[in-house]
Amino acid sequence: MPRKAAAGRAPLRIATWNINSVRLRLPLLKDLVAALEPDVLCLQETKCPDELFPHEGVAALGFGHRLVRGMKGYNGVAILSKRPILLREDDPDWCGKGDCRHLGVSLDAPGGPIELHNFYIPAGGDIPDREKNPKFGHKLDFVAEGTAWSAARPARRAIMVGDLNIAPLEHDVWSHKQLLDVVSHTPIEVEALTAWQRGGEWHDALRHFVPADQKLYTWWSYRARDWRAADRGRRLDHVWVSQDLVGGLTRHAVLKDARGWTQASDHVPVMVEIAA
DNA sequence: ATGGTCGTAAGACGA
Repeated sequence: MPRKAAAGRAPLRIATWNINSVRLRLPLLKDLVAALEPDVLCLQETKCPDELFPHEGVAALGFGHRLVRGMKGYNGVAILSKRPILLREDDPDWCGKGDCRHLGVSLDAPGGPIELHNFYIPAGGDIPDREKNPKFGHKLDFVAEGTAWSAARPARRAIMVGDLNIAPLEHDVWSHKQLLDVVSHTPIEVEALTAWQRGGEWHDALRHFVPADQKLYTWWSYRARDWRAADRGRRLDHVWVSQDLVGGLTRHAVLKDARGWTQASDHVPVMVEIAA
């Protein structure tokens, strides 16, 4: 994809992908880079302790700057960058669990530092009731913490991305009606995520490009016999930008092809280009 | 049809 400067600033490409094991799917990163050419790539569900992170393979793709926050078996996030990144030391330990679901950095962008946050919000289990299912409670608590965190500090030159595990709009799911009781699209989750977005004055960068009445998915279940034919997707992966960056948005991509790759993740990479 | 399939890591558990 050719790059074109906008608003007098060089375009910056930020991508996000729930990779579902960085060690297993390391070879696929090469295809992602060829397709999207991201300057910064945020990963979720790396499922990799920091001492085992495949730094060499990632560096070979041009990501000279890397910050990882992983653990054994579950969760894990990473930010891979072609530009310098600096860890934000003062960010919260979400729900006090130390479970590697967030990484915040200061990114050296063409027009000055940008605050970049990479999130992996809890999936929330199967039953949408916090009394019967503590995992659902954890998810709601996490989103509530995020809401308070954003509201306390207005976002300037800020981007947040990641697997938020909530599909907020009617056309972010294949059937609004059939998913109203399914974790990821219940009204309580949708309201909670919308409150975070509203209170933090975040702008939904993907819906900036794709009208709300058009279907848009970033995840298709492994359990479908034929994910493409059924097309029962959900938009669980998001890019939000602060209002002062909205005017710089130049393009986006949802790499649906990646769902058909050999040994695919159930999520596909999402990219936003922004003059920043 | 209340299933189905993944990854981790070695039997469940989380998604």
